[in-house]
Formats: sequence, C-alpha cells, structure tokens
Amino acid sequence: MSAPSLSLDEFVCFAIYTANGAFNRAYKPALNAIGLTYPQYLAMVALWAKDGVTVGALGEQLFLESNTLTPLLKRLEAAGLVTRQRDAEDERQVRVHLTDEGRALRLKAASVPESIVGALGSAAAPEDIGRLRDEIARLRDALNAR
Amino acid sequence: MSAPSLSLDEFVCFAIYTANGAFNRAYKPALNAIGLTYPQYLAMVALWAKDGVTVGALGEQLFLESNTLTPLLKRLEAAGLVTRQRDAEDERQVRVHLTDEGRALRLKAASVPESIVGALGSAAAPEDIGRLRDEIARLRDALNAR
DNA sequence: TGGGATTAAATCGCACGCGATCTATTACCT
DNA sequence: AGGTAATAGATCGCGTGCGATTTAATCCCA
Repeated sequence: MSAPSLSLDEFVCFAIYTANGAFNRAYKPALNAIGLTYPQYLAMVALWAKDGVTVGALGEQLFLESNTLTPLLKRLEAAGLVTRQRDAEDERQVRVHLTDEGRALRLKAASVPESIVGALGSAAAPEDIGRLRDEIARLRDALNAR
Repeated sequence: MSAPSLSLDEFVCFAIYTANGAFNRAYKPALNAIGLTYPQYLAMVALWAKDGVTVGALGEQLFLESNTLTPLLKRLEAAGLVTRQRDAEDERQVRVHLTDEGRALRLKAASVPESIVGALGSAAAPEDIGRLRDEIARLRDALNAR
C-alpha cells in the first residue's frame, strides 16, 4: 500500500499560500512608490483607522506578535511615520501614534487598492470577491480557534 | 476631503494574508513532528508527486524563484531527504531527486493533512472548501497574469 | 506591605521570500 | 569557429514571521 499521490493543487492551504504571494507581488509596485512594504502597509491601514493603540492591540488586529511588530514599527518610526512611546498609566505598554507625515501618507496611499481591483475584476465579480473574503476569514478564524 | 476610513477586514488580500498565517500555525505541530517547515513540506509534496525535476520546474509549481528554493533545497539535502545534482545534458540545470529517506517520509507525512481537516470542517463543507480553493487559485492566476 | 505570579514588549536566532547581482553553461548567428 | 545573448542557479542583503527567552512593570493576595 503506497500513499496516494496528492497534487498541491488539491490543497486549500496551497491556494492561499500562493495567492498571498501573488497579492504581495501585485501590491509591490504601488507600495514601492510610497516606500512601504506589504506588512507595513497593512499596519498603516490599521493605524489610519484607529490611532494611538498599543502594540498588543495592533497585533491582535494583524494576527502578529510583538516579536514581529516591534521591529516593523521601529522601521516605520525610523521612516518618520509613527511614534512609539510607553503608556504613562501602564508602562508595560507601548502606544503607537501616527505622525503628521504618517497621516499625510494616507492620501498618497489612497490609490494603492485601485492598482489591484483591475486584475481582480477579471477573475470575479465584486460581490463574489466579498463573499470569498468572508469565507476565507471564516476558515482563518476556525483554524485560529483550535 | 479626507480619505475614507477603510477597515482591514474589507481587504481580500488581508483575509488571505491572515488565513495563510493561520494555516502555517495549524500545520506547525504536525510538521514539527516530522522535522519539516511549511514551505519545505509543500516542496516535498511536489516531489512526492514528481521526482527528479529541475529547480526551475519545481519553482514554477511552487511560485518560487531559485533565490528562495536553493537554500530551502540545501536544507532538505542536509536533512538527507533529497539530492541535488547538475544535469549531465545541460549543466546549467540542477535536478532534485528524493532519497530513500525522502520517499519514506511520505508515509509519516500521510497524516499531516488530517490534522487540519477537523478545523476546516467546522467552518465549511468539503465541497465548499473545494470551490473556495478553486476561486482563490483563480484570483491568484489573475494577479500573476498581470 | 511584601513577594511571587502575570503581563507587555523587546531581543535573539532561524527560515522564508524576493530584488539585485553574479557565475557558469548553452544558444544563436554571421 | 567565435563572440554575444540568453538561460539556470547561486549568492547577498533586507524585511518579515515566529519560537524561545529576557526584561520591566503591574497584579494579587496572604
């Protein structure tokens, strides 16, 4: 009895793994133009929506730990987009605030998503994309709940 | 006119980004048990299906370049799972062959997918998973075609 | 109130992933 | 045949991701 021959294309995880890489590549040109990496862009999107959060709270949104976020945020700080300062109430926590430059970047980044929609539109209708997004998030949450 | 407030949850790319991380975490215990990382496991799955391929051909399946694959394959070689040797016909190419140990690992890895089906089943029916997989692959291919 | 648990970040090491570049081999073309 | 272009991998540097550990601050509770 030999093991059955599995194709990578049968794995959902592989579709997601490769789709993630494809998104990364697709975003790259637009993100290069504003000097952000893909994870940095996601962090900035979160901060544009809600500023002054702790590293932990930001990590909860991004599903990342401080061991990933701290260096990333230090780079955003070095780029002049955010500040990192200890919370006076609880000095274990570090709060991340946008600088004026960080807020200003939001306008320049406004066209970033548009650089992708064209390619997506050729593969699925907008409402299908939305449903797909929610189904994928469902899978993610089920896995994370384990 | 300020830019509209976007939530990360509205981005398909974010759902895929975080789902990829969730799969990575979900696979980790089973993969640790057989001494593979997630990308190494994907490479082995490809090799179990078709052996003796070139680095380039393997990269085409995995959507990876030699700058990622070469170090990964060297680690698999160091682990005794594959051999890497120049093609005698065309010495620019390197062919990757499974060792006996590499082939044997396939049996031990047979239970790896099962370790996550349970979690997936609680989020979607098997036929929905299959459809989802194909839709995600469609998105990926549309992005890569740009 | 004192001191051990808990918590939040930071740090370190390792494995991707990729842009840019380099090297070696083969293809091509007159 | 000879020289240039094209191709396949390898190498290097940098930015994630994450397990494991460390440091510092706060909590808790007898």
